[in-house]
Amino acid sequence: MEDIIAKLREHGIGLTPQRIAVAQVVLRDRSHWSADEVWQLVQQRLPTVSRATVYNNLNLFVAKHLLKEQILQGGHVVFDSCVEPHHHFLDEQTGQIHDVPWEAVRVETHDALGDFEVRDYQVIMRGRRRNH
Amino acid sequence: MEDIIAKLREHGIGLTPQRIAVAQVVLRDRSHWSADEVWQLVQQRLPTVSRATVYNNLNLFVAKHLLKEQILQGGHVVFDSCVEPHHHFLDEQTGQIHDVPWEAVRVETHDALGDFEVRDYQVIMRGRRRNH
DNA sequence: ATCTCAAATTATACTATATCTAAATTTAAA
DNA sequence: TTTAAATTTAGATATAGTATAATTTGAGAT
Ligand SMILES: [Mn+2]
Ligand SMILES: [Mn+2]
Ligand SMILES: [Zn+2]
Ligand SMILES: [Zn+2]
Repeated sequence: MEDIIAKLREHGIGLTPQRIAVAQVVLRDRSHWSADEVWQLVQQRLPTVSRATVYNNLNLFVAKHLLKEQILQGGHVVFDSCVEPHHHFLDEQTGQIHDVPWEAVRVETHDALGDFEVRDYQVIMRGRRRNH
Repeated sequence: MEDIIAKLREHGIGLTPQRIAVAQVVLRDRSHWSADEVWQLVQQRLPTVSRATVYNNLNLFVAKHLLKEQILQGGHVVFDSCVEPHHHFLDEQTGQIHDVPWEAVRVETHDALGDFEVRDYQVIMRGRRRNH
């Protein structure tokens, strides 16, 4: 709670009850929520919050690099609380998104990329999670 | 022209002028068109074709494995005429999508993927294309 | 503590993408 | 040629997100 408010201040972001509630949903743990999921979760604490405010704040957090937008499946945007480079595994059965640590995968480009100056990349894997 | 019709027949797909026109746009060359881009291109030959028909046929071609849906940037779906495994490079300046041959990139999983049974993956790269 | 105004929130309208419906048309097989 | 199934179509509906403009509020200055 206090550290989330501190993080907002550090990034020069003004405080409002709505904004704090959005931050508490989306910055607390590792997560990949959609905008409307965030809205529903925020409504549990602030029943009158508007959808536009949730979008405004999610977009603000992306601009301030506290969140990263990811489009991983079905054209649905999710907001990734981990802004460091990492890969993703999509469970095709459950629809769940799992983070895959950067170090868990090595990508080597076998020449042929001549003209492509890569500034950023990620591996997107699909499959099933065994057990569980 | 003839080989596109042959390909539709091979896959047990009935023929209509609208369907053939969509196929000619989307199955002729390597491409990553959006649905509305396809609609505009088809309208040049068949000015009265409806948007629903374009969507119906693109979705049919995906179901029949003649196309693959890709969501690569901005939440915009595109229809990939290459259904074989390959990677993608997104030019952040121009917005263009480039195919990267499967052999041009090697991906090694450095253990740690224990529970994840990967059935499919791709590398999505972003950056600038040098020259051009 | 009060004043002030830039910033934020809100309801609403609007855009874009995609699917659904049900009637009319067309394809292709009998 | 007849017929049934498949396809197309306009329009309605659904969903995700942005734009607008009036209202409210946070927080620094007095
Ligand atoms: Mn966005
Ligand atoms: Mn689709
Ligand atoms: Zn992630
Ligand atoms: Zn491709």
